[in-house]
Amino acid sequence: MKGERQDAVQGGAGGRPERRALDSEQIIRAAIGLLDAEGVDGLTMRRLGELLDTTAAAIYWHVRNKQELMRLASDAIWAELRLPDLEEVGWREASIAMAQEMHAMFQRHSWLVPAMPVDAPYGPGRTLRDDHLLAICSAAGFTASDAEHARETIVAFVVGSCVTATSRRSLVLGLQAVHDGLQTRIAARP
Amino acid sequence: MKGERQDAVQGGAGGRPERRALDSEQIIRAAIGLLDAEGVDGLTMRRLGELLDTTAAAIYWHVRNKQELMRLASDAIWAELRLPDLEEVGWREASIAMAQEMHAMFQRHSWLVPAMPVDAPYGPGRTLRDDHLLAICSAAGFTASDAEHARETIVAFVVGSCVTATSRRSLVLGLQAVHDGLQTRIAARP
DNA sequence: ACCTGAACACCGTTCAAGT
DNA sequence: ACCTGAACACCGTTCAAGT
Repeated sequence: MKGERQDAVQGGAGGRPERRALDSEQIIRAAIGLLDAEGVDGLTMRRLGELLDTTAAAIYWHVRNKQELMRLASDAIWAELRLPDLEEVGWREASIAMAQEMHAMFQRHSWLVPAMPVDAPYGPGRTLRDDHLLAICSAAGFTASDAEHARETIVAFVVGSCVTATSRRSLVLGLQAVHDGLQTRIAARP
Repeated sequence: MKGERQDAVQGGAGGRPERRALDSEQIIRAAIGLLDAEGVDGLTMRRLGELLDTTAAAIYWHVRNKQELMRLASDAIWAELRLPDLEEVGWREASIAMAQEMHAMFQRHSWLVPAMPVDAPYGPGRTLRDDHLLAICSAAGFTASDAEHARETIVAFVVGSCVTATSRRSLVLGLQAVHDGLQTRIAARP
């Protein structure tokens, strides 16, 4: 565990905000703030240090490097995504809901898509969402491997819609087309 | 016109390659070489200058800035895309062929997707391809606005497939699903 | 018209040294 | 254990000055 520190906030009845020692969660939150406010170029180790009332070098004690920080920040955002309950809605509704929430997430955090790593593995936040969408596709009646393809198709379409900045109407119609297409594949099964 | 220069290659029977004066086409080609070889971080005005046997500052006479250079390089790649002939194949075949060529293009030039501008308008190379794909969708029997949506859906899916690095099989199945979905929309028309 | 050299205002990262 | 200061090796871009 890394959470405890020996000399906590001294006193407690102190005056101003009492800038606590750094911890990685705090760094990640500040990084996200910078990214949301100023885009991917707005995040700079130096500026981040300044924002946290320290030096850029101090950050390196808590985080390996900037790339790692981006990974952590991205995963923290993915963790925001709600997971629709399959007991309550059908697979198609659940899938489209997740897709639309993903789209909204990317809109809110425009730095997320460009930051998607091609090589490195995803973090736990994203992995959990991916797994949930896979479960939704499985519930649709796909074979295991087709469910995988279906999930990839849906995510690809949403991500691409963000990169290409399609209109909201195109998103909705596109999602319909994608799900119609997936459904005909299920229907074609023996 | 910017093409002519008063003092061309002197002589012609000279010894080594006779490093000609810079021109923007040459700069773009060199930039693409750097990008292909080393990714988006491999392109540096300084390295590019070195590669062209000049200084970084020299490039700024021919190109406004790095962003502009990226735009020009991207558009040059888009211009590579073949345009399927609608006289020879059906719309679905043509559309899928274009989509697959786009995908291959993005695979060959992995820096292309991250470089896609959200704000700035596309160059003529890309615009021409977009228009052709729109024509293909129109030939499918969509209304004008639905053809637009269809095109956006197809491009979004292909771009997203590259960002998320889906498997080739997922690409093929996804394209099928997308086109099936689009087709059911056409079929639902009065 | 076209290019060079040097400068400016930045970067990410490391590392000795401090507490 | 955690942070600071200073340094290193870079960036993109500008601009006087050269030819």
